[in-house]
Order: sequence, then C-alpha cells, then structure tokens
Amino acid sequence: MKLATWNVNSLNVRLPQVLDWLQAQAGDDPIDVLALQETKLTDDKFPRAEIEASGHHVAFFGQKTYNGVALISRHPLQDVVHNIPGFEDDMARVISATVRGVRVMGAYFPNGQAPDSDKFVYKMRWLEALHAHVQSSLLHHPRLVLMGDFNITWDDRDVWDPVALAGTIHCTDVERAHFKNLLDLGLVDAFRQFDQPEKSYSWWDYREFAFRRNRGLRIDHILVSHDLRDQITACTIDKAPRKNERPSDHTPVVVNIALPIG
DNA sequence: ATGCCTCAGCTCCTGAGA
Repeated sequence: MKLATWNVNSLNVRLPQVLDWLQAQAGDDPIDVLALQETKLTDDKFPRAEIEASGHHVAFFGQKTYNGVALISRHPLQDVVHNIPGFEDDMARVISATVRGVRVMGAYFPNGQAPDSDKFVYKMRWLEALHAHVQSSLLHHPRLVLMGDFNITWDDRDVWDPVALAGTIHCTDVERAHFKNLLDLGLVDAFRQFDQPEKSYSWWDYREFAFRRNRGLRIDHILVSHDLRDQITACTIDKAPRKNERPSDHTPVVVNIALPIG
C-alpha cells in the first residue's frame, strides 16, 4: 500500500499537476491514497468529475479561500468523517476514511502565524483536540495513518537554519511537544524510520530562491500506527513537483507499507 | 524594511501563508 500527502496550495491551480503526478507514479507501484491540503475550494466547485475520470475515488471537504482537504484513492473510501468530532471548528482541516482496512487521516494543521498570536492559541487547542481524536480512533482502528501538513518541525534536522529560526513558528518547543504527544500514542514518523539525505525538506518559501538554495522546512509528515510500523518499507520526499511551472510551495511525501491490498 | 512570492477575493489592494 502506497500513501502520499501533498499540500497543493489551491487545487484550482494545481489540479493538472496532481493528475500528472498520479499518472507518473502509476505503473507497478501506484499511489493508493493521496491526501491533499489547502484545496481552497467549496464543495460545489471541487473537480470531482475530473478526478473520477482518472479512475479514482474521491472524498473532499472544503471552504472558500482557505484550508480544504481531500482524499483521492484507487479504492473505495469508507466511513468518511470531516474534521474532529466534538471540536467546534469553522475551518475545513481534516478528512478521514477507511481504505482496505486502514484508517487514513489527512490533515491540514493550523499554521499558528506567531507564538504570541491568537492563531497560535487556536493551534494549541486544535492540537489537543486532534490528539484526543487520534487516541479514540486508534481504539477502533489499530491500523491507522495520520498524514498531512503538520506545520511543525520535529527537530532541528527539519530546519534549514535552526539557529536563526529557533523559537519561531513551526519550531517552538510547545509545538514539538504536541508532535511528541502524537508519537506517544504509538505512532512513528515514517520518514525517520530510514536513513535520509541531510537537509531533507518538504516546503520552501516562494521568495528568495529558497528552493534553489534548499532553504526549507520539513513540516509535511506521515505518522504510522504501531500495528503497521514494522511493515513500512520506504518513505521519501518527492522533490520533482517543486520544480514544475507554478509549483506548490510544498512537495509530496510518500510512504510504502507492505500490505496485501488485493 | 516586515519585504522578498503566490493565491483568493469584498480583485488594481489586502490578508494569509510558513
């Protein structure tokens, strides 16, 4: 089973790149489920027909201008849930579904803007609610994958300049403590289960030639539950789409899990 | 200096992203 996450920063702009990328991954090891973030589309404007025409199932949950999430799958998406049950939220940030017995959660974590901002307070509340939701989901779904744009770096290896950016948004101790709380539920960061190139990032600012200079952050993650961790066979960041014309500022992260999917 | 890109929308500027 091959899963991927990609913050597309507007599906309206990036739909051709998403379809091209899925097509390029096809062959003998295609993507089974792709989680998208920042679709920035209300549900009535979601390109369902184009995605279904590519041979995929799709579930989506969006809003105007900001946020918006979707799951694109080669297999049926069962028991779709929007956002975090019981957590009042007017932003479309989470979409979950069961695919071939695996609970797949795609999430767009709040950015937080700055550690002293109201948006950071919301980010902390949201992270607490997510933790409780993942904890209860694991009771029913021991095979679970949580992936998306976390807007948190795990440690200094995920930061192009950890000295200059120490304590700034995405790099604060309190954000990383929330990340650790998720791992303490028995999840593992699939990317760090393997040796990886130094300075591996998933996001680069559009400005100042950040991608060309590899000044980035690793903020897009795939967490895999204990019951599946021994079956993870690979986890990679695919930098190719960041080189496209009009790229998203994020690039896909991909995990392979050795599961018979029929 | 709070910008440098990019995107959406109450579109010729602003807010937000990270």
